Amino acid sequence: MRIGELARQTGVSERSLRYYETQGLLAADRTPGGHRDYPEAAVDRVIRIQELYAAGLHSDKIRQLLPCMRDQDGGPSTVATPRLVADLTAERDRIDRMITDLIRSRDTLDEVIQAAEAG
Amino acid sequence: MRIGELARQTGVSERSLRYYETQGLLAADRTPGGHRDYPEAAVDRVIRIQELYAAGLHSDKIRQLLPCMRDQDGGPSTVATPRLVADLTAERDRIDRMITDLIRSRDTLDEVIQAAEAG
DNA sequence: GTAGAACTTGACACTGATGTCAGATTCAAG
DNA sequence: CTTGAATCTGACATCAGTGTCAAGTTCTAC
Repeated sequence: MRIGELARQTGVSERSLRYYETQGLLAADRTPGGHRDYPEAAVDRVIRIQELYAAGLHSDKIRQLLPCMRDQDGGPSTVATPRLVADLTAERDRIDRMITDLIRSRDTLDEVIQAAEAG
Repeated sequence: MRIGELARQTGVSERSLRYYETQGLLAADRTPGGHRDYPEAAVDRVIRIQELYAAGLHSDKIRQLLPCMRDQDGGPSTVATPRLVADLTAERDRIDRMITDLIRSRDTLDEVIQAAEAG
């Protein structure tokens, strides 16, 4: 699959897909002429990457994390080093706090919305 | 309360507190010499503001939203206009998707962490 | 082979809250 | 007073992913 199709299927811009490649997050074969050629599995991977970015992880953490993730095809995966586990645990806790805050903000919005709809 | 104390109690930097003021989110009295003097209620307000920023709302949305929020002292509050309600509903849905994504990312991290601890 | 769509690399801009520094002023305590 | 801590304003930097544009190349279908 080529970059335009991947962008369409994932909703991620071509610009970002190329950026992911420079960050070592997403590999692609090349056609003889140099155009990127992605496997089907790239769709899932891009979505995962996008989710992790949205969760506030930076490129280097995602790069370390990706090979440790269960592959979409259940293939073998690397096991995280203790150092990485410590990092990921900190990220996990940060995400946890983030979720708590988001729920509180959502509740705040709901309150205002309901007050307006009732009024 | 002065800005240093407010920063300490909320964990928000003095820089940010001054920024909130320029954005019309946080008012303060002034001493004769020009130093900011915050009421006790500012603590809660700053924490709310911080949560809303973390939820991805921008200054202008927060500015519109704040007067519609139930005051910490249960005081009277403005009712949101239909236009604002529409905006806030969109934000609410965005936050909802954000929470969903965050939970998925947290699960991903948990999986990797557990795999490493088991191995 | 040719036209037009799709792709390539590279560079520059932006966003928007926050960090940081400088120089001047105010506050509080001795 | 004086002295040191706290605060003031203003300006500039940063972060990191993404948008966008330019000029050139490749692909695909006729």
